[in-house]
Amino acid sequence: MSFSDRILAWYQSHKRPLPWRETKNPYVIWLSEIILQQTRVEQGLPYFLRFVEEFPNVTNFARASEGRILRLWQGLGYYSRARNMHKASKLVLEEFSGDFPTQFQDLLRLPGVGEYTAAAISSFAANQPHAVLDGNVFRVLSRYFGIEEPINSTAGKKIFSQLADELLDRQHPGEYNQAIMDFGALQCKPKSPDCSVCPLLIDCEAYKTNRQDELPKKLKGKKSKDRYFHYFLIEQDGQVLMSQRGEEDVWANLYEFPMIESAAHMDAQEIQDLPEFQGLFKDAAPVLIGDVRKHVLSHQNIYARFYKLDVENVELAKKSHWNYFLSENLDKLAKHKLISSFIEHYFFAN
DNA sequence: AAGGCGGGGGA
DNA sequence: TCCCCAGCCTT
Repeated sequence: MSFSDRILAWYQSHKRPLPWRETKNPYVIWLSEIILQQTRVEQGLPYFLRFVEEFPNVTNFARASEGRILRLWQGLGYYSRARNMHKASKLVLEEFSGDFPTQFQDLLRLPGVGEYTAAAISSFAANQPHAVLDGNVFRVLSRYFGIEEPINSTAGKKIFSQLADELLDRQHPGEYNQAIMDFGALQCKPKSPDCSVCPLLIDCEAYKTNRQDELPKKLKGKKSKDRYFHYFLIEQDGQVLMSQRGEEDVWANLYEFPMIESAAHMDAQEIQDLPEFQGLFKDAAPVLIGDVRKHVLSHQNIYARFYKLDVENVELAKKSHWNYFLSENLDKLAKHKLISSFIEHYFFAN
């Protein structure tokens, strides 16, 4: 029995029932694949259901505002995925007459669609022979063949890509791609896989040499940086002053309170003494609300403090990305987790 | 080739 | 704590 036959056989009895497996609609598959990038199935599933409900086809999606799409995406992270999807949907309308592509090379033209996603959509929607290579596949191949080359090195990517392509079942590319990813997610798990019930055990190089916990190898990234955010809650006539973040940096285009960032911890008095603060709020005095909140991202630790600020008529002209919103309308804005959880806590705590 | 980009869950 | 998750884009 070949490698692919065993994977497929395992899949027949362990396949997860997932909604995006019920369709060949490339648009729906695209939605699921973008949502699932670097995201667990359990975390992405409710978002997928909401997006399909809200935007049944690519035309609906393209006609929505970016703000509405980001709001639906709120809490899922990696927000460039949502912004790229909006661009991609417009490109599908303009370049493909609204007919969502299923060919690998066409798919690669869409912003946010790389090698993995193009292989997934083309094989699932049109049975095109392109092997997927995601975290699951890297792990399965690394262990089964005992490959020590780091999966995130240039050489590693080449080796695994070629191997994945050789192993692809060209009679059933879509089914095989689904199968090997489910196998990685459920059987050949990252931590403590139960090898005793694995159908590939007798030929698995990692099992033979007891290296399941060492493979796959991966080059380590840099350490996280610390950042200190100071947010100012400014309310006036039932309205709240909000600021939209720029295109650069984390949380691009999302809403938050006006803020100042510092390189190290500062207390309320030190904040007030900053020329930047006085330029914005003159002699107003920030009053701390609650404790510091540590918000951990994969590449940075953000220490956030919230202050209440009594200022009248902040000169909005100074900051074009500042605007007042009625507090009952804050819910309509796309906000990052730090802000949405603060608002939930502060405005709606009972 | 390396770094940036979220948030959550498991060990 | 650290690692990983149906990765992609920019420099």
